[in-house]
Amino acid sequence: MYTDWSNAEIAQIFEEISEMLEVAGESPFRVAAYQKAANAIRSQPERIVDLFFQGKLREVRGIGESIAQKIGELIESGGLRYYEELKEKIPFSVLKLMQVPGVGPKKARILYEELNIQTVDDLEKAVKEQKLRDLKGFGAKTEENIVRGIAIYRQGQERLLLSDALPLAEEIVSHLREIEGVEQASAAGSLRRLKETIGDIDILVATLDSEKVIEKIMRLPQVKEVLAAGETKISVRVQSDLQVDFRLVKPENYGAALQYFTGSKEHNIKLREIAKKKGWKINEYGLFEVATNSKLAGQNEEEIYQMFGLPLIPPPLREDRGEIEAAFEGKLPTIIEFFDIKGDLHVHSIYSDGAARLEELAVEGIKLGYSYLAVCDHAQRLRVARGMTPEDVEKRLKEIEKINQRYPEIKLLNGVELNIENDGTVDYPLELLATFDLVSASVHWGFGQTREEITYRTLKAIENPYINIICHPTGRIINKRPAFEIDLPKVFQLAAETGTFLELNSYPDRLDLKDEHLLIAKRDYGCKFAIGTDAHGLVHLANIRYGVATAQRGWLEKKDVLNSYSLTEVFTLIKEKQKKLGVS
DNA sequence: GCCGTTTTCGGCCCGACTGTTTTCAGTCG
Repeated sequence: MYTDWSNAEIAQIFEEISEMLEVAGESPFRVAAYQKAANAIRSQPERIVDLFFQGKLREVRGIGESIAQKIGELIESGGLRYYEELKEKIPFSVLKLMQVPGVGPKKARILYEELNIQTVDDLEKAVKEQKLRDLKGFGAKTEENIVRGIAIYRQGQERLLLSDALPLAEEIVSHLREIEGVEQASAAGSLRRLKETIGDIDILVATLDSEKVIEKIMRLPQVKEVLAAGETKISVRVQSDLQVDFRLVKPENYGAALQYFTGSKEHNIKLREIAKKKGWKINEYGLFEVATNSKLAGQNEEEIYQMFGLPLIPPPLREDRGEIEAAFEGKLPTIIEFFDIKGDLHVHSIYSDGAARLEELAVEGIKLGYSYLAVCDHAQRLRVARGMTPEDVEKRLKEIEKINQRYPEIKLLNGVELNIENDGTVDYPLELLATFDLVSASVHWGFGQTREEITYRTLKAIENPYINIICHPTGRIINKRPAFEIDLPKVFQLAAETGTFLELNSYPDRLDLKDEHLLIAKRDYGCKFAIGTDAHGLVHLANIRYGVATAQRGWLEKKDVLNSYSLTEVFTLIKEKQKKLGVS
């Protein structure tokens, strides 16, 4: 009897092992090895369980002899002795302590061993009773820090959506650029890499007069409170309890600092390893030759990458997912941009649960420079969304035709978003499906089904010759609902074989498929994609930028994305499925 | 614990800041 672990579950176990080893004072390299393995497992598209049975575990970078064996034990026996033994020494709750800013592995261990503190509540009580200051390495200041850390821990477990952070950061940066003495300014960190969620906002400023600029930053209109201000760094609180860290650097170091603070950590580590082999070192001040301590680059990012013989790697790719290797081989993708997008392939109107009229959608689409817009209202079985009956479909088509006559600059497509039933069937018969310009289908219920059930439904929909796009294929909602269990490799394979497009849903808390999935689906299966906003109102059409951001992070190029083609080409491309499946 | 066109052993990214310390450990990004 084998245990069917998900990758996330296995990753979690190794993550905890890493943390426990850290608390136990184990070799930092061993700690890092487990951490690395956990990351590798989590971002692996194939199921680790499957890889185990195929004997391919060791092919995953970061999984060696010892960890492969432990994974095997997990699958074969359902448990892991090594993990259980560690848990007896280091209670799980102690790991929670490390999530409090200011408490690391060393302090967590002392707190547990000396005062038997096991929970954040224990910690809070001990601080209040001033018990901490007698411990070795602790003082009054440490206590203060921990009090603040507990508050931060309690308040912010959720990460900020890119859509909340990006517009705000852009506004701040444009203000900064107007300040006298500011030579350059940019968002850095995960925000610049356009990650789907952000921990905090980092902004980098190049100036020769940091003192004056810091004073100006304090008076920016968005700033509600100054949390800390030094010579080169200032932290402020802006609207809705959001922290923004500004770092000020000299213009001659700006490129190096931007590269350094943009990350990702993993990308930078790889670059530093390469630098080290060349006898160089790289830090936030520049790229240096160690022997002579002479500066090789630092003014801008391009020259740093150039020294390595690399083109500038776009920030969304900097995740150590093979981008450095690809860049060396000249195989970096030309990632898709907003201006490549010719239309939106997923919008709702008042014919189902959307707020916008067809005409308003057409006008807004023209403003965005689109040449088409697929109106994919829900089909009848989605009652909560007032899904369309066949009569509604007919009525809507008449209106679409009228509007298309009135606005020749843009074409509204007669689309639909079907519901994939529990048995894999959809709302309408094939004859009706054949009348649409574009047919999408989504799983809207039954999220609790088993992996086999949900996969079966989705595969069955992919086999339907009239379904062009599978929408939000994993069903996740960021910060609210995890992805449902689905066998993505199977979905990717069949989608590629049948010529079915996979949606990249641009709704800011969906972004589904997500970046890692896109990369795998494209690279390993040759899938093609459709970017849609799932707009339920006019303002949502602008969310396309978050879809494009995610596409960039997923290495997608113009040619991979259906709506980067002209309308004529779109029709040709989607018709290929019916040809492949032998339907005329 | 992992990994290898300079290695199967000996490495493993780098620096700032803070606080508790008389020269450094811990935490963070």
